[in-house]
Amino acid sequence: MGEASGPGRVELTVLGQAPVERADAARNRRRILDAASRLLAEQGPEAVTMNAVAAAAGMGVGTVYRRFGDVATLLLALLDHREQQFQEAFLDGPAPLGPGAPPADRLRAFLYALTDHIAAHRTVMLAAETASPMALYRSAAYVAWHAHVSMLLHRTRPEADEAVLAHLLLAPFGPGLIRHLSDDRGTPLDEFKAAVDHLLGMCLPVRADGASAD
Amino acid sequence: MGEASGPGRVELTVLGQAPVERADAARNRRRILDAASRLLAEQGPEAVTMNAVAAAAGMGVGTVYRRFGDVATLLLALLDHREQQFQEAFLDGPAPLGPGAPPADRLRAFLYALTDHIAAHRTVMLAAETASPMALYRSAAYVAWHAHVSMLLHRTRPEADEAVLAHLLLAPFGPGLIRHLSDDRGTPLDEFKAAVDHLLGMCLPVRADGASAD
DNA sequence: AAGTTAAGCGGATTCCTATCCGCTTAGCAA
DNA sequence: TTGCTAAGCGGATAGGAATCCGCTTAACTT
Repeated sequence: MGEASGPGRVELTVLGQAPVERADAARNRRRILDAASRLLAEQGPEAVTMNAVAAAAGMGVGTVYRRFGDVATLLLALLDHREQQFQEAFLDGPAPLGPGAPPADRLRAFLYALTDHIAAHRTVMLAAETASPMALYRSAAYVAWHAHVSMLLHRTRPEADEAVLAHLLLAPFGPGLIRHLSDDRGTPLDEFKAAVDHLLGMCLPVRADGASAD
Repeated sequence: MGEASGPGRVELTVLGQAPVERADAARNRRRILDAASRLLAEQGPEAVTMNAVAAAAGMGVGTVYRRFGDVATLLLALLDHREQQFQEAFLDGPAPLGPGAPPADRLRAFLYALTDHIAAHRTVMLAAETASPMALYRSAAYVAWHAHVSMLLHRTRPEADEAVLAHLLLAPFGPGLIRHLSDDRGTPLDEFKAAVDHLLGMCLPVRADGASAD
């Protein structure tokens, strides 16, 4: 919907996002994110309700809902910056997390890093999951994780149904399980990482040839 | 549920549940379950709200909340009968699901059966998960599954941290992922089962000795 | 049978989510 | 500049979650 008729149309559709966003809409998006961020910092995740955000941002609830369909989406949007850093790390960063190491090593490194990443943003992700369990799967973050794991699995185990298998491997990283282990059972995160390590140790090393890395 | 004061006090605390339940409380629990079950059958899972159940059962909302802390707990309670049948099948039923087969075979059989079990009650479990993501982990059902998988893992892989590992193996069976695969991506359930099979195939057969079964 | 008390009861209440729809305005065209 | 129109805006509204607290009652005691 961009590209009008004039010859010098410079504006470019940034990332395949929405079909362009009106100026007031963009301004309000910022205001919403700022207000939400402030609420989160000052009063914790429970205080981030659509009503509270709208009030803090000085606008109607309808506007907040127009930008972010639900609380979970809004909360996950707050993590966007960190998420992009994480993505860069496993897409372009140094090995073994980034390209250059054998796929099996990269997979292990990725799941380790993912554990830390989720642990770091645990509170917000927990709140998001509680507000709307399915939001994570629809987030750009999860899609990227899944694509990455699928790719690595495909190189490690070409015979597998890597798409579904990647979902299975990522399932334990949903905030639900981590919350259960940490809060309800007091399991330290190191044990979780050790178990992930153990699981990979069982699954992966069958063919540890360091074929074409990248 | 009568059994008054006479010498022949037959009543027995069924399963270590609550420290006994007053007669009116028990009666209301039944009424709530019946009303909820009716709503579920006639109007689907979305219609099962605490308000609607209370109205259908002819009582106040507070009473419903007293018996079942939230919608998810109530929904899961509706599955209790089926859940007990499932438990009997893997605790006492015929091998390989029940005792008698090598642990690795039993684990595979269990995860297969669990897939079917969850698929069969998918709608309700999905609704429960949506209402309260953590409810499943606290349910008697999940605790039993976890105990069973832990036990089998311990026999297959004594060196592992079987408790955490069991959580990892069970994570894909949360309704969240299954909903995502089925509804959002149209993946048939057979593919899911095949991937589970594949995952086990990678993890387990290292030592397939049929040692002491049971 | 009557007394005692902890448990149960239930609806009023508060806060939230989510949607709807008439009003406003940015951004384009003439 | 002056319309025009699709997009955006926002508050009113509907309905559910969850809690609270004064009243009621089952069930044990004597």
